[in-house]
Amino acid sequence: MMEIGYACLTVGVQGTDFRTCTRKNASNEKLVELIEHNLDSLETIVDYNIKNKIRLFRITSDLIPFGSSPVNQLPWQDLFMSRFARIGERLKAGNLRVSMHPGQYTVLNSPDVTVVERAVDDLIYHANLLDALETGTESKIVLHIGGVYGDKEQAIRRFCENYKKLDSSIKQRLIIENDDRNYSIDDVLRIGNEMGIPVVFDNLHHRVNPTKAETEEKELTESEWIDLAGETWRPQDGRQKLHYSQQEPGKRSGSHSETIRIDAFLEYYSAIKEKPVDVMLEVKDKNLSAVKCRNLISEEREIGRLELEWSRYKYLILERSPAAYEAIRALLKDKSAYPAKNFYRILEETMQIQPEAGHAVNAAQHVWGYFKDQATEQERLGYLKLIDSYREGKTSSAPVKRYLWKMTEKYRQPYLQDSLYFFL
DNA sequence: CACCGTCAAGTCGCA
DNA sequence: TGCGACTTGACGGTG
Repeated sequence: MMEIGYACLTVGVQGTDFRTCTRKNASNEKLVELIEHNLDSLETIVDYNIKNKIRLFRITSDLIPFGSSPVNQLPWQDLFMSRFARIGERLKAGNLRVSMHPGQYTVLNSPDVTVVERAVDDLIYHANLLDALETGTESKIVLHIGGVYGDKEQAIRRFCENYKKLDSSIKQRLIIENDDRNYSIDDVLRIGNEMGIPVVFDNLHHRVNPTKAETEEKELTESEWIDLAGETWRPQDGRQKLHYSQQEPGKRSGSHSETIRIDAFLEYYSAIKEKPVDVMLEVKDKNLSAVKCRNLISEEREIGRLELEWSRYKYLILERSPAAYEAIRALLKDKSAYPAKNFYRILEETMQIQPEAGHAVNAAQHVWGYFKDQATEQERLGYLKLIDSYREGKTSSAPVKRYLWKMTEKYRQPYLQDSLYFFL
């Protein structure tokens, strides 16, 4: 079964934020506090992923602030050994595959040796983190090749030489990806094949930075490039990984979209569904698109999965379109069906609408209904004041939603606590 | 509590 | 040689 994953952060999941600090505030005490907090968040994300059947996930490089910098001298692996072990066990129990992806500033092929040293330190940090979680060699570290420096062949040679010097704990996890600027998929495949490094095909990078015409007799299809990348993967690497993203309309070429559009995704999926691959989504709404795509291709076809989604999106839909709200209610009536495509199509279309004030007030009233019997008189007046101010066009709906979120937390309404109404 | 400049990283194009 | 743009989310100070 192909797994769909997302990168680093979640949207609309409480207790999953990652914190850091500036260099000058990075005392040992501060760092310990931040790491503890971030490990709590990671654990919450892992639990969320298990609950939502998301079995592919990228761990943020910011988990340990200044993890590869002399600023952080803490023996964090030892200090938090039991925390790492616990999360690692949960990853195993949930059959989760995790990966990491050092940023664009980790450059292994720089002509500046100090830059390379820092890149190696950063790779060591990433490998140490995955070791602490006791993940296997199918748990990958994704890296770009780096800069060109006016001489691509020389730059590639430098990458290969520096790769050879890496510790095997890094080598057995390192994989390489085509980027949107310098190294196209044919470049990366050449390096991968020569050095025995698995290659990740990124569809959007490929679109922005396709192979040069003179290097290929005829341009290959995405599916063919994916097959060529697949040949670089060995059994110990686990399933071949792909990066998938969509262009955000109107933004700089290569910008990741806000959400994954269903139709383009399903078209992509039809080309890869028979291949033994895992797909990492790179998209702003993170887990939301991962759950959506998983549900779209799920063979389990449990309507309960859609009902759970509906519980999170419903007030967002209600404030945009009562008609769409009713349409989805009707769609989910038949408990023997699994109308995932229609469900998400209506969601997708409706979410593009700007809420009208009347509908937004209606949705807010629905939410307020959860509290109206328990709320104090003062809270009732506070709510009324905000909703009137919104109705008269004096403010946006943001203060209303903030207020309702505060109430949700105070009165612990679990149904609302998971609602995306407050976060999208 | 909203707002916005700053941070942190390395490369590259342009004065 | 040096500077700004590029990127990203959160910090951290101001109003």
